[in-house]
Amino acid sequence: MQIDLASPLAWEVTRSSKPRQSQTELIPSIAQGGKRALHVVSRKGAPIEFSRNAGIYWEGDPVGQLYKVISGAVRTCKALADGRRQIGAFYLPGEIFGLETQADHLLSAEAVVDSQVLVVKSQSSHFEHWDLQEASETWELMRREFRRTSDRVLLLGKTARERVANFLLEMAERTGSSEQVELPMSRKDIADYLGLSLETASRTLTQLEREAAIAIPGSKRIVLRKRAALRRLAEVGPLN
Amino acid sequence: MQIDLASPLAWEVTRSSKPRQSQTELIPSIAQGGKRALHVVSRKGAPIEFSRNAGIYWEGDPVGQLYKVISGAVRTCKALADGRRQIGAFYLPGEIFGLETQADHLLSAEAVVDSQVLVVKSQSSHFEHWDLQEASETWELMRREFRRTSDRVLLLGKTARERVANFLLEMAERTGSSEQVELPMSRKDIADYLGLSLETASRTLTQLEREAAIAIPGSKRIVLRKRAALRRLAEVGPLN
DNA sequence: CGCTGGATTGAGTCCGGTCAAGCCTTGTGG
DNA sequence: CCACAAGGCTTGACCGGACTCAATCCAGCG
Repeated sequence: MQIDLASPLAWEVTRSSKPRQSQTELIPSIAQGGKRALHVVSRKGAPIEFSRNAGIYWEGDPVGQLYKVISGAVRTCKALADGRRQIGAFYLPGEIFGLETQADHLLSAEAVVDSQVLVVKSQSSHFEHWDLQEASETWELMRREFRRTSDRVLLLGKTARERVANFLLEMAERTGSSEQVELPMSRKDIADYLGLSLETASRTLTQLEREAAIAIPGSKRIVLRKRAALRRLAEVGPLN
Repeated sequence: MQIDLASPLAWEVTRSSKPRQSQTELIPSIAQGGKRALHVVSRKGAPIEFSRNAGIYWEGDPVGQLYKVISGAVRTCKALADGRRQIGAFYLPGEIFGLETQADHLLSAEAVVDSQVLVVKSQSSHFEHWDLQEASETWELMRREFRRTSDRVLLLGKTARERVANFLLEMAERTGSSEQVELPMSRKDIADYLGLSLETASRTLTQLEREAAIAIPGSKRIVLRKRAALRRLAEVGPLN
């Protein structure tokens, strides 16, 4: 299978000229809504640069390629009618995103910070076209996505403290950092991911800091002081 | 690929002798915890009968077969350490369950009401063993599961009213019933599925009835009076 | 040094959870 | 066939955690 260069998938490399919206204003997905040009430069092997908050693809676009984060971070999200935003997932360097279960993207993908993204391969919705290698990889990817989504369902049943603890541990694990976690995303991103309000997310973090479970040297830098305590908090887990 | 009859998967056909627990007592997954005998009768083609609340497989069991609901209804669920229960999904006649992404079941499966279940096929975790037909079907199945789980994440970001409206519409759609929905599951099941308390689930239904959006001729029978209103409620949905 | 956007903090409100009481349905046994 | 008991459902009162509104605070940058 080869990459379909005639694919209708397109994006705009929104360089600089940040939309500069306030914290409470419209979110990127809405603000940049229709404006996407046709700068398709998806040659395999050449990472593409996206500046902070730039869209990579948009919900409703036909599903095209799979992407790998080289540097930075990517979020997938969906704008809701009432102005709120739901974040599907964060993707860190080395992780692959863009896999979906139907013809059109259900979620948009946006750069959380300035990021480099690589087009990995195109995805065909038709199974018969796959070779074993490809199928196996895609299957693995699907499993991982499914797993994470399932965990998320559990997470959303918990309290704010538990969600935040969970989030911190997950990020720590995924970045491989033993002690200190570097969070690329804003409080609002975190809140939308965890299904909390911005204020609650922030409050909860400071609360955890007061309890000495974590330290916050800089607003995007978290030190996990009492990993065990956090883990206990996070794991409302299974009975036995 | 053939069915592995030596598989360690087992279940108990809990006929009659209902555990009869009160609404607030322990839930089946916990109550019937360890007691599962080895009555493996998984001959393909012969539906197996499970009485209300009987377990079909248990979380922690090695993943074995895929099952198809012939009659009745099945729920997958997970007991949490704090005594609460998380319901993963409901499966109605014609639907297939049992697919998971790892070696051991993350969720238990239980009959919601007296049900007939058919063993469809065994699942191998190793991709290479699949033939095209099998792979294609399993892929479709996985897509569907993933899709539903994703929708669920969205749902859990909404209010009680929205969740309930969503649930009713989903059930109506899945049963194909145009007007009247027959809900096989109890209020507690619904509540655990939607991440609400039993009381809130019940209250919300009566509230919707007062507003004439639905009617409740019997506690398990719901008539959708104002589908459009429900849909508007449910679909906090995407912007545009 | 002031500006801007993000983060924190506070006060007040409300939705949904908890506790508790009663109702209704179902099934069982006299 | 009726009476009673048990479980499930509904409803009420109250409470608390999370949301909202709003005022600072802080860091980065021109």
